[in-house]
Amino acid sequence: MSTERENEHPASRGGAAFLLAQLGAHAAQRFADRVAELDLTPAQAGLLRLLAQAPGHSQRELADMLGMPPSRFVPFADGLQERGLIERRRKPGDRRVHALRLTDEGMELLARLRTVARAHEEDVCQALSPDEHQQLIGLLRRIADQQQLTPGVHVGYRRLR
Amino acid sequence: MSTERENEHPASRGGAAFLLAQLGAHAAQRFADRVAELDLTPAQAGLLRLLAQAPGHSQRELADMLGMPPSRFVPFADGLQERGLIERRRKPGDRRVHALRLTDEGMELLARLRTVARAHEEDVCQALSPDEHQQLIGLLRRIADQQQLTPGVHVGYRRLR
DNA sequence: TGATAATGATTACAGATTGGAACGATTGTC
DNA sequence: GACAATCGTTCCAATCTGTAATCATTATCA
Repeated sequence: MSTERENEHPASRGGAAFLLAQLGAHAAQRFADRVAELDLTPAQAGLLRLLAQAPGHSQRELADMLGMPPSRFVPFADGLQERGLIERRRKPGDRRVHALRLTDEGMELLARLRTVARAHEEDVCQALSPDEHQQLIGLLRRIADQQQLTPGVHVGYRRLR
Repeated sequence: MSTERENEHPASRGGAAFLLAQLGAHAAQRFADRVAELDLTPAQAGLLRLLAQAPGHSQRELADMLGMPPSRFVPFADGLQERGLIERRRKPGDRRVHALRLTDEGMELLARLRTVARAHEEDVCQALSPDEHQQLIGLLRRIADQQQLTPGVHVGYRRLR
């Protein structure tokens, strides 16, 4: 047949998966721009959030959660430690592990980070009414649940292969 | 106040922006896995799609659309050319530019690519009913329009800084 | 017309980023 | 008490990055 349906939607832009990838990358980039004003990368911000909600993890576990190899995690954490945002403590029970914790300064920065995140959320969803905003969150969570994604982790810090 | 609302949504996972970034990265990764079976990277797949819907572009323009510097575009296109998927033709009017086109073989692969993309779409939105699926696309398009995103391009081929 | 600037494709290259392997220190196993 | 496993760390080679220089072609314009 000559009239093959090449454009299912005329002047379309792909389905939900492509839109998701595109908007996700764009949102991530905007977030990166915002946290850059706090001298943070998204991964650094992710670690701070992680330490706040689950302190005392080993570096290996944290590296896993952020999706980076332990070898790279070391200089990564070094930077935050030198800035006085986190601290390494030998875990009393197991002196191999360095349990990481937020310092007071780190918690202050985290507070500012939360403000930035709220502004970011508003920015991204500016085009939607409050109802639609909640609707979108509902749909996205359904997908996230079904794909078994860990909450708030692996937010694209890993590279695409 | 001691009862500061640290968790606005109990056991929450962030707002729409975070979900978007997370799901987008996840969807992009799954797509990367799928197209890898065709020996393609997402960027290569993107170029094929681009050439199909707008042939005859210069390399510089294409590099721009994909978000990569022209210098990197050259070896990038070389690979596809060596595999016989695209061909370079001197543009008659302006012999500086290499107008890129899909070969027949490239168009065949693109057909398979479309099948993969459809399966990917279904996979990502598996958790949603057809109605909800359309609902999601509508919401995402609203956001994409408001953020003035070019359709189908820049799907995260760029790196985060 | 002819000189000069601008553009496209390509190459060259130096710097950053990547993950795996190896290494000491410590702990679990038996 | 010997041996394997784990954690943090260092080392390193391979890859990937973008900028600048280069060559060919075209536009500008006096």
